[in-house]
Formats: sequence, structure tokens, C-alpha cells
Amino acid sequence: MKHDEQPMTRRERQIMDVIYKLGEATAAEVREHLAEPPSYSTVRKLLSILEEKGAVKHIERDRRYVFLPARSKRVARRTALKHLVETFFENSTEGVVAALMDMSASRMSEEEFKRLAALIDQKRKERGDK
Amino acid sequence: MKHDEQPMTRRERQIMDVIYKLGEATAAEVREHLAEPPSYSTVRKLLSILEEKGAVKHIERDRRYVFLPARSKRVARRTALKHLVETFFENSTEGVVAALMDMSASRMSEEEFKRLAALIDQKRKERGDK
DNA sequence: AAAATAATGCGAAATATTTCGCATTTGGCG
DNA sequence: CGCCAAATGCGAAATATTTCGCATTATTTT
Repeated sequence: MKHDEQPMTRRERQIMDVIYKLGEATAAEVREHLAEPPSYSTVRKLLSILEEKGAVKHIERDRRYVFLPARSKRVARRTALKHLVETFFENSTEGVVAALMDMSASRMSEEEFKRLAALIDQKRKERGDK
Repeated sequence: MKHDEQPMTRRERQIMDVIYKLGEATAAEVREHLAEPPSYSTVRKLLSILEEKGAVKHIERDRRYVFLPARSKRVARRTALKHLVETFFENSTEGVVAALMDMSASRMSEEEFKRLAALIDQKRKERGDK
């Protein structure tokens, strides 16, 4: 049986973004990272809704709830990336890489270029091995 | 002066995704591409709201409104990609490329690998030239 | 052990979004 | 020309989201 794949509401999305970005966060931390933050009370309410929906879980640490994404980083990344590639890049991997380069090539070191080239070479070989 | 950068509502986002994906679309086409589509009337209403907000524009063709994104594909891609890299990849270009490869390397041809490698090499040189 | 401090839980008001029906407009056709 | 078909525009009901205040529970301080 599949999970609830309905898109989230605006605030829910904003809050999930903060949690993904930070990895984990208390209600207060989430609030600090929102652009036009509502009250602390409101953030907690949203977090409890997100927990009911199964998007986050929490642990208790030093008397506080610390919220984490319910899905692994790996899966969350994949899902987000897949959606982006489909929506904006017509499924072109190459297109995404080109856009990434346009955005950041000027700030990349020679080292980083090397690692990137090595990465691609490695994946090419891995594929060949199968 | 900057534009209104407030995140969109759930339906607005869904509709924008369809329009970005198709490049342009009539209200009926947008509706066909939504998972749980509301009435045609509702889709048109949302489109008019999006137009008021400046997210889309429309032209008239064969007596129908055809909606297009108000921002260029290039800018839309950049914005979406930037958000993704920040939120899910801790600003690591390399991380994104690695994830992309994991998703699609098995379906990539030798040709595609070559083009990718060439692309990176080209960007490295371009940077050096500046 | 009372008071002060610091959290959480919850109900429900306030607001925003989403939905649709129907009036209106426009153009083609008999 | 008058009717039908095919769109759009708009107001407002229905629903969902967002917000918050306050009651409650637990811990620390004096």
C-alpha cells in the first residue's frame, strides 16, 4: 500500500523545506527559518499536522521535541529531483547538469571539476559492468 | 523593484507545474494534466488568479486563451534548481550530479556520457578564460 | 511547596483557498 | 437574422488552511 502522495499546503511545504535543510529542528528553530513567521504556537500546530500525516516524526531531547523528516534524505532527494527534471527539464539529465554549471561553474575549483569528471566516469563504468 | 516572491498555494503550484511542463496550455489542457481535476470552471478561475499575480500570461489563438509562464524558461529553471540544491543538497553541485547519475545512469547511452563529460570540460575552460 | 519557567495539546476563530454555477460574449450556421 | 455552440467573467458558497490563545503538564528555582 502506498503513502499519501497528495501535495502539501503552502505552509506545510515551507516547514518541510526548513526541516529538510536543517536535517532536524525544534519548533522554535523552524520558526526562525521562516521568512514571515507566524507565532510559535502556529508552527507547533503545523508540525503536529505534519506528524499526523506522516511527513515528519519527532524525538524528545532535553525536554524538547526535535522533528525530523519521516522519509530518508535519499528518498526525499530522489523524489524532489525527479519532479524537477520532469517539470522543468523535459527529463534531460544533461540539461540539468548544464544549468547547474551555468549557476556555479564560476565558483568551482579545479579540484571540484576533477571530482565531477571522475564521478561521471565512475558511473559510466558501473553501468557498463552490469 | 522586486516581484512578489510569495510561495504559491497548492493548486496554483500544481497548475504552474503543468504549464511549465507543457510550455503552454489551454484551461482544458491544464485540467487534463491534473491528477484529481476540479471543474473546468475552477481551472479557469485559478488561471485568472495566476494571471493577476503575474505568474502567467495568455494569448488568444483560435478563439481560445492559451496560457504561458510569465517568466522565461531559463529563469524558472534557475530558480527551481537553486531552491532544490539549497534545500536538499546543502548547496553541493556534486551531490546533485551524483543523485542524477544514480537515477539515470543505467538508462544513459555511451553517447550521453561523452556529451556530459564534454560539457563539464567546456565549463571548466570557460571559467578559466574569465 | 509555591512560584516561576518552559514546554505541549487542543479547540475554534479568522482567513485564504478552492470550487462552481450561471450570466455574458462571440462567432458560425441554417 | 435568430439560434446554437463554445468560450470567458464573475460573484459568492463551500471547504481547507492557518492562526492563535489558553489550559495543562512538567521542571527548576527560591
